[in-house]
Amino acid sequence: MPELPEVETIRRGLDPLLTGRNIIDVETGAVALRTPFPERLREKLSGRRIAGTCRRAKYLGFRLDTGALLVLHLGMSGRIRLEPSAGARAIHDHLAVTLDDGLRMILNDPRRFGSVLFFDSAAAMDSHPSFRWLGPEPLAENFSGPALSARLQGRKVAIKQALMDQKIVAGVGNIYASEALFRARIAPFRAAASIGAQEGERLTAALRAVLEDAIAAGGSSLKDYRQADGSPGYFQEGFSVYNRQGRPCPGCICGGEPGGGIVKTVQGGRATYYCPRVQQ
DNA sequence: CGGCAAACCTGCGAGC
DNA sequence: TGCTCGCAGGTTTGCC
Repeated sequence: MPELPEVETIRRGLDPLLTGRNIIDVETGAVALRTPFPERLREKLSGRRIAGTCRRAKYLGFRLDTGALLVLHLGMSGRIRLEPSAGARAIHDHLAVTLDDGLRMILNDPRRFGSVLFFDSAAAMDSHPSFRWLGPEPLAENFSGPALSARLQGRKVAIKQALMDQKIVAGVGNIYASEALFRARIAPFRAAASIGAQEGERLTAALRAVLEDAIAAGGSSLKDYRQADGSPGYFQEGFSVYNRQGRPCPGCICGGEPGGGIVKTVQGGRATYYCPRVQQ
């Protein structure tokens, strides 16, 4: 799934096309996603105007003129596409929102790990269990070294898993956790609480930088991800470590040594990539 | 509470 | 060509 940069890229692509449009119809698929569809979603959305788009962690939000919100999560394999409203239904299409200019926004998700949520207000969303405990947005002003360190305090879990914990910091997934740790030169299996103030600053800056670079590249397209207009993202060409096991580390010459290069390991059941020489 | 594994699903690439 | 196996960008739950 899309991590923060992919969701943000999609949001930026959709925003100018959706903001100000009126919703004239909504269809939901027959099978449920990870969560059931909100009840009477068609009635709740039809006739409403989209006032704007927003993002929180990996959630994509559409603000309505009433103050209510339609919120989508793309799970691992979710995609959004826009097409003329006469377009044919495709397998794994789960939600279709038809707009007053003849465009239709479709959520397609083969693995169905995504979800469709509806909230009557921003406050209702913020208090929902999926949002209530979310950590700070890594691109927000108030995300700082000390703020991160405070959240890592006392945590024995590996720093890589801590970065993927949405309660510690929001929106970071498996790819960008590895990439940020590489940029910060911090070994992924270090205990979260062992990250000192100086390293916390470095990690904060690295996280911000890698997310911003990825957004600038339009996200990373490995398998499923596409931008709102269907085009792929290019940041996978900017990966330093992810999916690059055995290849030379861009930060040192260890790739030239026997057994050198980027190492792949597993933490908490998820693949982790790092350079044992650069990351301490 | 912490840590870990498994569950939810389909698709795809690797290997045979 | 066709099969099986393992793995995939996430989140939640349940067990120890």
